[in-house]
Amino acid sequence: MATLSEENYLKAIFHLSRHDKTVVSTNAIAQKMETKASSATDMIKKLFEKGLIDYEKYKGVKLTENGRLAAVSVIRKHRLWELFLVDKLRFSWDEVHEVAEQLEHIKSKKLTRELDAFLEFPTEDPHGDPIPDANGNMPSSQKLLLAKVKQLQRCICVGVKDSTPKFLQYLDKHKIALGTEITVLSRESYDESMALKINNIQRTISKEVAHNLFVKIS
Amino acid sequence: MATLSEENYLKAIFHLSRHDKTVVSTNAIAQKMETKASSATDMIKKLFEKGLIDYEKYKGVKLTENGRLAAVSVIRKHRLWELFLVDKLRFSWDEVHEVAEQLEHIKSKKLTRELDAFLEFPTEDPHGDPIPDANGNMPSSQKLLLAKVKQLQRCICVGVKDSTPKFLQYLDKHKIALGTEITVLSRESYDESMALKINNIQRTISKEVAHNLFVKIS
DNA sequence: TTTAATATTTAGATAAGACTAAAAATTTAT
DNA sequence: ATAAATTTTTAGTCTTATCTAAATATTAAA
Repeated sequence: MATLSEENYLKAIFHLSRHDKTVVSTNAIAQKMETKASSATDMIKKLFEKGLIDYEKYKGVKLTENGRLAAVSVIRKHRLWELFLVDKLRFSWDEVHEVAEQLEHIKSKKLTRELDAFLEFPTEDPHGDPIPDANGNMPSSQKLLLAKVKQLQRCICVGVKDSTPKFLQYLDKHKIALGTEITVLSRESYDESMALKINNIQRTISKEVAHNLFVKIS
Repeated sequence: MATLSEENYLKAIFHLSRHDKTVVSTNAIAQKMETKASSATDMIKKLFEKGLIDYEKYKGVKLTENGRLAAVSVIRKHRLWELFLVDKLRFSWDEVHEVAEQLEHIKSKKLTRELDAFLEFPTEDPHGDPIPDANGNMPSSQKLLLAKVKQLQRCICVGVKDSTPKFLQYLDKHKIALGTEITVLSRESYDESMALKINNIQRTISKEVAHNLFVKIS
């Protein structure tokens, strides 16, 4: 069984390797974990000893199949709990992360299985991210940047890339929230701005905004 | 904020002092925590430094008001989660303890508050133990040993004192489970055995059984 | 009330996970 | 291709929570 700290490192490596496709550096891990490179090296050795990562000195790190399964299991729990908090306990999308960071480490196969059933076997969390199944299979994400949405397509806001207060306040002011329905009317090739219909009101947004808002096609 | 280990010690002290009425010895704490007396002493010093217990060398330990609040808060969460697991996630009463031991340490005021609301502000957990309120007030327990129940009184099985497999198997064989309704027909003063009506069938149980089964008057 | 038994504390060690500072390897730039 | 910059690793320290063994205090017994 992996410790809490080991699970957090595995999760970090999984995300950094973009679902286990690339090799990850010690520094990148340290940065993501908000710790020092020497601490990362220590943990890398430990995960290697446990057969959870492939590792050669100075050459970076890659999850083994066991490591990937452990990471995905934590991510599965994280996303199930986020959905539980939003759907059942009246949390809003921006309040769930911190609590889910704790809940994701609870060890009980039955709990995860029953929570999944209670939520009626969901495939996406409140941010539009896919929820891996019990076998560790990750459905491909249905979320994309608003900037990529085609003309006349309808979509639903599911998250932000930039989560700074400034951007969140901008969204608030312009009545864009999680779940808001957006229709792309047109795009301006000169400055990459976009004309949208939001709540039946027409509005123009800049390239910056379009590149920091995640949506799901509806 | 108390660490996980500190919370477990506070909980142990609370239970050992029978809701904070008596002084607790180092050895008793060590035994409850399944650790050595020297480890208990170490933790006692730490809790004392943090103002969570009163302590004089060789004289035993007592929770301060802050310590009591911290302990009760953990117990509140434990019991809310146990109820959640049984009522919402199809756990049975004997499966919940281990998971609740983990969930009780999740730190989020909002989570506890919303869980309480989701469960419609319950006052008892699945074992018939009272759930403290958000201010740390503990409703008095409504559960008692079957041996104490008066003649012709109806009650409901809410837990066991002896949780060894042997006893649980005995209960199973005689169709006594959590929630089973029991009516006390009579008691034999000679051997303290009791005549009961269980599921409309008359049955006699020994003193040993009567002293290991918790019920709630209904 | 002095001794024996028990309970408690102290001292020193260990493992996990973090840190700093310094050494070694790798990569980049001249 | 060598020097400089960067990255990674090593060595040694710290804290938390545990342990064993030894010392000290308290309680019980003769």
